[in-house]
Amino acid sequence: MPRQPALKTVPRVFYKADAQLVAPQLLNKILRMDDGRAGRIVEVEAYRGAEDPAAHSFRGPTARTATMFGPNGHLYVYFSYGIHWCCNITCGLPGQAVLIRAIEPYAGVELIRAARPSIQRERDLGSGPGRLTQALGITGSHDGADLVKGDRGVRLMSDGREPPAVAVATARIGISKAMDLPLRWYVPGSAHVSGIRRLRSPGVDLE
DNA sequence: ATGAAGATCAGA
DNA sequence: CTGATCTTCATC
Repeated sequence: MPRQPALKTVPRVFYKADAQLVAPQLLNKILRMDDGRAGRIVEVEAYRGAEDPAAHSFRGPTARTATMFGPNGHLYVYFSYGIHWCCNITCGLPGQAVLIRAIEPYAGVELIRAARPSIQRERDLGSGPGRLTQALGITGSHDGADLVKGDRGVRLMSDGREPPAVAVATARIGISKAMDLPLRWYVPGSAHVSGIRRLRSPGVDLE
């Protein structure tokens, strides 16, 4: 008996739909590095390009956002607050992408811990966009990586677990524009979701 | 050329 | 709550 089910690479067609449809479908998928590190995606946010004032791509392509306007199924990685890398998956129309906000460590946990040596609690390893890139070793060198071909050592895979049956959309975190758009989704009950402090009001949460 | 803001995090 | 740290882009 395999300890973990076989992983299948998610095909290109998966990324074709609008970002706000792909985003909740990304929940429970697995982001896997060739070195064995992998995380289950438990929180995402959609950014909708020209439709979305909070998106980096809102005012059209720039040097930084070029990847967002390229083919679907690629990683868009940007440098945030002069400190952190954040990673998105391109999908839908040009300019659209889904920010990966949190992962639950799935494999290669030793390597993940080595990448975040000061972290004690398991749930802090990948519960935030800056944290998960650190955990998996994703940096600017991965900007433009093809998640289907795995050309730069990263793939999006599935172990067969479906996204949550009920997709509850909530407001996105950390933005100052278009705050009313419900474009954030997470796996209900997951302890590995980010921004717990900010979730205390509505909806179904931990407990 | 310049500066303000930024899809964040850890530590006090 | 605040400091860290630096790139990006709009404006001057």
